[in-house]
Amino acid sequence: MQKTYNTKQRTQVLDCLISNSEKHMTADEIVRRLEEQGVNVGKTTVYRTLEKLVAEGRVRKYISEEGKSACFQYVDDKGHCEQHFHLKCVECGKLIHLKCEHLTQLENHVFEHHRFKVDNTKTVLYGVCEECGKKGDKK
Amino acid sequence: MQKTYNTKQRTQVLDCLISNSEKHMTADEIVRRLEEQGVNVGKTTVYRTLEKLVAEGRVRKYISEEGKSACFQYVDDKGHCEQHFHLKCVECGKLIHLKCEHLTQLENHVFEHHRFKVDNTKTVLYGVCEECGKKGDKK
DNA sequence: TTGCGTGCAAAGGTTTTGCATGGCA
DNA sequence: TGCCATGCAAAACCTTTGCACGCAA
Repeated sequence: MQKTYNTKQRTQVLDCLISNSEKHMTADEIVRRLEEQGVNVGKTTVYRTLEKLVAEGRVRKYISEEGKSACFQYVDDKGHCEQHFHLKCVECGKLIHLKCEHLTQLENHVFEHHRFKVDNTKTVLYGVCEECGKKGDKK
Repeated sequence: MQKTYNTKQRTQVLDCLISNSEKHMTADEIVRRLEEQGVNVGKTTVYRTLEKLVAEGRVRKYISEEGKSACFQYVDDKGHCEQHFHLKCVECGKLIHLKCEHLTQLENHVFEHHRFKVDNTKTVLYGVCEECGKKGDKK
């Protein structure tokens, strides 16, 4: 592993991800959020910092369903998010961590019977959450 | 629905998708594949044709796990691919259509107990297929 | 003939790279 | 002091849009 310096920018980016760990954030959202707090971090730096954090395993990288940009999310407890699936609402963008027996069973089943090892650090189930489902019904 | 002309290009793009319906193809791959066959179709046209085919429901659009580009796949039997999940191997890119009781159960379970309606036209389970798993073990 | 389709060029958005400078250890 | 980090500018990609011309029906 490469040496890493603790710079002001790195700390800012990491803090931002930590305080938004329930969400998926794009690089641009991080830059804007920091700007709101009066901190200016170059976009290049954000990208490079994220790259390193992902390599270190402290942050996870996802693809937004629109495919327009990558999303990042802090992983507080290493291994914690590996035991469950993520559901993401395509309407409101809400991210749900779902730890559930059924999902673990599913993984095992797919591996046992279909010989496919699902990687749920890469997998996101897209769909519609309860609230947005209700809204949708009213339309 | 808008009127649609049957042009040479549209036919070429559709044929290409049909003969590769077991795979996810990017717009660029389609252009290159057609070139190999001595057919030149402008990239703009490919994008516009794909857009229409997706709107017609004959082709489905996915996001590649790298997030770099969109992937397209022909849906032969309308509704056929709505009843199952897709597994995609992150190593070799192989796409597996998995129709399985367990997955339907999963959907129902998530909906019943977690009030989340999974949209499996958007969801792809990423992981490692049997062959690539074996290769990986040898490393 | 009508109006959708085509493809070049250019624009738009995200991410990466080059390079000179800045700053941690 | 040695190296990594930073950030501007520019490049690299993927995708969309504008526009003049082509072609299906």
